[in-house]
Parts: sequence; structure tokens; C-alpha cells
Amino acid sequence: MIKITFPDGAVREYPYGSTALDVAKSISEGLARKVLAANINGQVWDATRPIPTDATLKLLTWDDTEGKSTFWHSSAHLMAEAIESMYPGVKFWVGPATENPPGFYYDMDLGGHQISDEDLRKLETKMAELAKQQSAYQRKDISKAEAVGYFTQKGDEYKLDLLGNLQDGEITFYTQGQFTDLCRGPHIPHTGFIKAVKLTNIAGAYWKGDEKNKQLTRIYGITFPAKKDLEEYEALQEEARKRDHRKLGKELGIFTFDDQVGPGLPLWMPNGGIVIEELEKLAKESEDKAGYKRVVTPHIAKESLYLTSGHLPYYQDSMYPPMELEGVKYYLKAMNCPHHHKIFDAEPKSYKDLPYRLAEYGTCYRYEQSGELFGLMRVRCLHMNDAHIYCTKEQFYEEFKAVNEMYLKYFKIFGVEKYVMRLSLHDPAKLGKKYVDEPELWKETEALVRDVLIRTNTPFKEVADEAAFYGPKIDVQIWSTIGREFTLATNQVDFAQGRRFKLTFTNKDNQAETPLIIHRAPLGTHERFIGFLLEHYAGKFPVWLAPLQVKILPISDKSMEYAQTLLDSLKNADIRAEVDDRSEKIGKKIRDTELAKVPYMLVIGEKEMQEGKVAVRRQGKGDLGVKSIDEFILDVRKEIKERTPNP
RNA sequence: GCCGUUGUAGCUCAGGGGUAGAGCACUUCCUUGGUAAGGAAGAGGUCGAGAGUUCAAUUCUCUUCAACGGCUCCA
Repeated sequence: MIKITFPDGAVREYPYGSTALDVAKSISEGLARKVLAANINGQVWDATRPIPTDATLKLLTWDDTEGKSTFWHSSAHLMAEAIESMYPGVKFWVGPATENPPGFYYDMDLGGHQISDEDLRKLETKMAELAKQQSAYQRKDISKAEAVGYFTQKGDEYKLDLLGNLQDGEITFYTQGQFTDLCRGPHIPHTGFIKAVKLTNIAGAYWKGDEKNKQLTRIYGITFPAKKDLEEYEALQEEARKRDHRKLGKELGIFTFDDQVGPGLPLWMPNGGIVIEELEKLAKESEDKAGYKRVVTPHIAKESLYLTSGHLPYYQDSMYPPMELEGVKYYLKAMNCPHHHKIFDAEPKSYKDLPYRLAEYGTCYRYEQSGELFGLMRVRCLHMNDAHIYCTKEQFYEEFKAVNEMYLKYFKIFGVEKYVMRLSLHDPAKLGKKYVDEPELWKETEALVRDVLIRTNTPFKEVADEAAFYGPKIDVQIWSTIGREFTLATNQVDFAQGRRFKLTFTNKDNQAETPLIIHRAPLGTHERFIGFLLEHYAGKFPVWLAPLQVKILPISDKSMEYAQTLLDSLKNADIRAEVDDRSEKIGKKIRDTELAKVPYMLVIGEKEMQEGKVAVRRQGKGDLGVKSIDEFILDVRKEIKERTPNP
């Protein structure tokens, strides 16, 4: 007998050789029908595989993340079976479940075959057929020699490559129906669980993610245990499309692109201009309070500046090519730091001047690869909420902490609840290549940053080989409401550029010392941040950010004059307002204003005119009742001043 | 940069080898209506750009530009 401990602490005994499915059946048949896999002593395990020892056991269903990923991984095998049956000779690489986007993919070498979107529909049908056969996913231990023999005979160099990294004794095959794959598992009991299939797209993917390698075909898909789940998923996708910042940005007159201006070069329209101004106002206020000094620097500089900074050798490919004037090369700036360093260096500094904080909403140009451009999220002209803090090692803790606090303050204002701070470290193997060759300084600086995160109880995760060339950084990841992940900003420590620019300050001992530099950009760039905000708010900006804050809707021409006096009052109170003076009925005016996502509507007719009041309507909330215009102005001004989030 | 898809009016989209269509938006007129679409008329397109095939190309072929879905990259 083996002892099974359940999540609630209960312990039961089962005969040796029992499976998770047997355990489920002993509880209820209904449960057994839902079990996809099991977590056994922390390891995900086939539901149909005997439990080897006493164990803690959690049955996994569709409601568990691990259940879903097992389901999707098995779906990838099902898709491979369908593909192999329709396109014999296709060679498969790997087919994992994915979290974002949810579902799975399988990479394959199609040989001479070509697969189109219509073929995906045929494949879906084939998968549905195969699923109906309820083929079991059968696990088999196999010797390395036997496995190598199998794939050699199949002529599959990809699986042979995978086998190369595996030891004899840890190799397993899984077979369902006619399809056998090298796989460590686990899998769901049989294909019959898969009730709804959607193959979402075909894409190219470099083998092993290396662009020097051959490009394989990747097919993405998603599957569900019930048809209605697929319908829900598709409805969600439709919602996400409506919230896409590219669609909203166009509808709301925030930004546009023009072929003749160029790819990745957004044109900010009047409404976008207002959002930008409001964000800059916010940045200026908080930076003023935090002791930053504002500067303005040119958009171009001589080549020698970027040779000194060290950027050029690392990033030349993603800078616009230089223009040559009077025999000298000039580059459009892709970053603001070198300009700021020169401002630091323009006047001698004493330790009494530190921390010295320079801020600029700097315009930068980066020649991003054409395939990388994506709405406002990846562009070639960007406006960075940039600042550089020059400080001593002793000041570092307080400075870095203050920067993190600024992030958190902004998150609160914008209602960002889910975020992760990622500590990006260097890879010692790449010193001198990807990273400045200063092993000791790397260790020291990384420890400094980690120390701040730990001492301030900031949750973070560490990732290797993601640092900037001049120092470790913190990447702040956030998610828009439609699940899109953003690297909002990077927050970096730089021990290299100070030396390269020979920046110094005179310390207490009258010695020249090099400052540490913190690069920070809590609001990232206007482009990415406004893109995020559009999706985050679904285009419904809070009042302080809304391009148009109040729309006055006269019921008829009779109240038009009153509307004009209201407009004057609102404008005098610095509230962005307009009058809808079209000869439309009030229902139409309300509808159009609702769709334009204007936060406040003032409906006025003869009644309001006589009483000297306004009938207030809130976007998405409906009629809020009648107020005096003074009272309304007071309320709205308060909302703007406090940057109140949407109700 | 690579693989794939798409490109018709301001927007959403239909069409298809023989001089281009709808709805919404826009303009004008009628209507002055109390909380999510009043009515009529009108204007609007080098069918992304260039070349080729053809008597004839928006439609077929090639090239190119751009956008989109991925891969690679991201100071």
C-alpha cells in the first residue's frame, strides 16, 4: 500500500500501483472525468501513471494552471498527429504549452509543404476527428540507442539533436493514435478531453531561436475542454481588439502614422498633444519635488560623443546612419545620457552638489528593425521621461530607493496593480563583449541594487544576461488590461560612463572621485506609456488626462446662448470644454459624446437655463442629477487637481 | 532583418478582366426635439505605388512600400 496525502491534509491508503485516476475514482466518478494530470510531491505526473511512493497529491483539472498547460501540451501532440497524417515527412522540433498567449505551438520543418490559413481549418477538423477517437497518451521508457535508431530511421535530425542532450535512462516516448514523439510528458489521459480546437496563426521561428539558423514553421493554437470555453475565448479576443491602442488611438484622434513621414514615426494629433502635456505636467511636479533640475538638449550630436560613451560600438545598427557635415559625422541621439553627462561636466562639482539630478523629456531616435515596429509600443522616434542622477556610493541607497518610490507613486495614480521588478544582471562569460569588462565593479554594483530591493521589501526576480552594457538594471514589467505585457521602464545603475566621460567631483578629502550614475525613466516613453494607458483605460481617460473634459449638450437652439456662457465659465476655470451646437436631438448628442468617451456631459434645456443650473451626466454612468455650474466647476477642478482615477 | 498574411471613400467592409458599391462619418436643407442613432439631398476613390501580360487591369504576374501575426533584437 502507498499513503496519499491530500491538499486538505487528509491521508488515505491505496494499493501499490494505483494511479491518480484511481484515486480520483475513489472520490467520485465526476471528478475522475475531469482529472487531466496530478501534482505528485510537487511534480506534474500523468494521471494514468502509477504513483511510485507515498506522496502528497493534488489532482489537476482545467481549473489549475498546471492542468491547463498539460492539456495544451497534449494538444500540441494532437496537432502534430494531424499534421503528420496530412503532410507526411514533416519533421518536428518542440511543441510546448504557452502562457502568453495562452495555448501551445509546435515548431516544424515542413520540407516542401506549404500551409495556408485555409489549411489550418482543415487541420482543426482533422484534430477534432482524432480527438473523438479518445486515443490514450501512452508513456514508454526507451533506451537512448533505441530512440536514436527510431529517429535516424525517420531521418529526423531535429529530434536527434534533442536526444544529443539526454542521458540514457531519462528518455521517454509518448504515443497517441499514430503519432509517437520524444517527450518527457506529462500528458492528459486521452485525446477525447479536447473538445474545441482553434489554430490561431502560422509564423516563422528560427531554430533554437538563433537567427543564423534555419527558419522553422511555427503553428500556434489553443484548445478547450468544452465548446463554450472557445466561444468565451473568442469573445474576449474580440474585446481585446476593441481595446487595442492602435484602434483607440485612431478613433480618439490621439496619434496617426503617415507613409510619407515614415514607419515608426508617430504624429501626435491635438488630443494626443493634450495627454502628453498632462503627463509632462505630472512628471515636472514630482521631479521638482524630488530635487531634479530640468534640462533641454539637442537631438543630434557628433560621433565622438557616442564613441566616448561607448554606445556606438554596441548600438550602431539601431541608430539612424550619420549625416556628414564639414567633414564630421553627426548622429541623431538614441539616448540622452551622454548629453546629460556633458551638462554635469560643464561646471566643476563638489560633493556638496551631489546628488545632482538632471531630467528631460528627451526626444530620441532609434532605428528599430522594420519587423519590430508595433503601433506606439515600438517606434523610431520616442520621448523619454529620462533623468540621470549623479551620486556617491553612500548616497546610492537613498537615491535608488527614492526612484523606486516614484514608480510606486505613479502606479497608484494610474491604477497599475500588477507589476514585476526584474533585476537584470550581466553574464560573466560575456564580459568584454556584451558587457563592459569590469568584473569587480559588476559584482559590486549588482549587490548595491539587490540590497536596495531587499531592504525596501520590493518584490523582484533576478534574470541573468539582461543587463545594459554599462551596468545592471531593473526592468519594470506591467500588464495592460488586455493582457499585453510591457516593459514600462528600465531603471539602471551605471558605473562605466562616469569613468569614460572622466566625470568627477571633489570629495571631502579634496580628491577627485567618479560619481555613480542612475538612469531612470518611470513613465518610460510617451509613446509606450500612452499606448499602455489607452489599453489600460479602454480609451476612457480619467478627467485630468481626458483631451476633452466636458461637453455641453443644449437640448435645442433656445439654450444655445446659455451654453456659450457655461462654456466661458468652464474655460475660465481651465477646464477643457466644448458645446455641441449641431441641430441634432439630445439622444443623438449624448450617444456621440458617450462614444467619444468624454467624461462629463452637461445637458441643458430651458429648465436648467431658468434655474441657472446644469444637468450632469458621467460617461458610462448616466444621469447624475442637477447642480449649479459653480458647484460643478469646483468638483471637476478638484478631480483634475487630485488626478482622481475613474469611478 | 527573416517567415507568413493583408492593402478598395475619413472609418468598418462588400465586389470583381469591360469606366467602382453599402453603412457610419462629412456638407446643405428640413426638423427645435429632455438623457445612447429624426428626415431628405449632396459631395467624396489614380481600388497603396511602379512595371508587365492583355484590345482592355482595381481584378492576373512581378517588383516595391506600408500595416498586421510571429521569430530575432531592444541603450
